Amino acid sequence: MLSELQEAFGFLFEKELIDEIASTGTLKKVSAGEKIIEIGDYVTGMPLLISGAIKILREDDDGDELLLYFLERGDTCAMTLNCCLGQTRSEIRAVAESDTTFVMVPISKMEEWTGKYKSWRNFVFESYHSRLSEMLETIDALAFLNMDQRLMRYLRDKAKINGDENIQSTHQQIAYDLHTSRVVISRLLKKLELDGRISLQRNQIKVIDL
Amino acid sequence: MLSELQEAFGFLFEKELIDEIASTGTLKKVSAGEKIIEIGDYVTGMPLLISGAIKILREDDDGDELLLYFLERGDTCAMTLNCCLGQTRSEIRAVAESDTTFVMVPISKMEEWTGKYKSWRNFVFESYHSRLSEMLETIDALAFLNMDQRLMRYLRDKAKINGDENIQSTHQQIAYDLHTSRVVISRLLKKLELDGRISLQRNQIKVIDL
DNA sequence: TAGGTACTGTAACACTTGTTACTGTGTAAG
DNA sequence: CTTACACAGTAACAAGTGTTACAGTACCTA
Repeated sequence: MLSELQEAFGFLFEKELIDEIASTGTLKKVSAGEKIIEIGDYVTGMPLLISGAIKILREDDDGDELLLYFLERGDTCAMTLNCCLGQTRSEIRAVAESDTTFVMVPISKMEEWTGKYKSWRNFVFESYHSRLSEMLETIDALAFLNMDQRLMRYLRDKAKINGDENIQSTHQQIAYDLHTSRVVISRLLKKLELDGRISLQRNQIKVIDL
Repeated sequence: MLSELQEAFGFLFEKELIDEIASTGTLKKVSAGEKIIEIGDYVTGMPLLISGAIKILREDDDGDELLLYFLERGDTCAMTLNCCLGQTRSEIRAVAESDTTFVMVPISKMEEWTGKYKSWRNFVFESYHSRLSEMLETIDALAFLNMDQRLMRYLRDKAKINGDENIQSTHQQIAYDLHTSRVVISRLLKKLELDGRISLQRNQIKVIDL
């Protein structure tokens, strides 16, 4: 675990802190599509992402979903952070976007490290900063963009996060993430294909020019 | 200034920190409607709200606006916080919702206090927590609510923040905040009036039952 | 008091998105 | 091979929201 932590967080944290993380945290591996945390769960720890990607989803009372943002290597979940400090339950769902490895740090260490390590404080602030920015972007998209533009943004992000221009996904799954219906996504995707911006196969979308 | 700080933040900060804030910060008073910070401005300090209320707005490239949330006494602006730490420009606009008093703290003190005062750290974290929650609510509203429900939520919030069931506002101003058109707001307000939930006068909306 | 301006009400229409329904096709299991 | 099922394409329509246009009314100022 130490070497993986060193690789992903070495440039952020001093040796001493890395050692503390390694000795108190537990390494977890999850497969693509696996649920990591559910809305309403008590938050027991804070995940530090070593490899892979996680998508963070919001859900309303009717069970309707919306993708908030993706987390990548070196990220942590500010919403979780939030819950740790507030001792509240999770407001979001986290699902592995790809096969993912992360270190789970017990919340009891949070407060201690915040006082002890400046690098940890900066990391926590930086995480809040990133997450607020992502939320702002999500709000911009919802408020100012039409569905076709939101779809393009989504496809770009998805291709980038997975490092693959071929997106493995069904229209229905995209519809869930963007909180719309399958028919709408099929319609818009077909239009994008006619415009030569993507190409469509069953269960797969190839990004050409977005 | 000391007494006002004591009143608004005394239950949060130790005496020593209050004194530091009083000696390094500057007291500002702005009238309702006055702009406090503009998108793209460099952030020179962090505002601690003593009285009144501030509304935080987002704007896209076309100049279209969207209300993000309100700040009240005892709050600070996490977006500003964000900018201070990141040394970036403001991503939002802040406008006085009512006559407002606040203390502006120079950003240079931020880092110092974060290491020195646990109460300050907690305040900063708590601020991030609150703002993330507000952003989540904003996202929920955008993604899951229709315009009529968003309007009701807006009227409720506005009445609460101003402590007055009579809202002084034109339909056009509401339309800006919700990023829609005046006609749409007029239409929905009229419907709410017919349902007996509000009553309408020129430049004023009285909340009856929302 | 007259004229101008800001605000509100309303109709008619356009556009985007959501819904329903049905068809066809690729894929896996029996 | 064939049956079943998940996935995708498409049309027709419904609903919500945005746009344009115009009329009426309150309010301010000359």
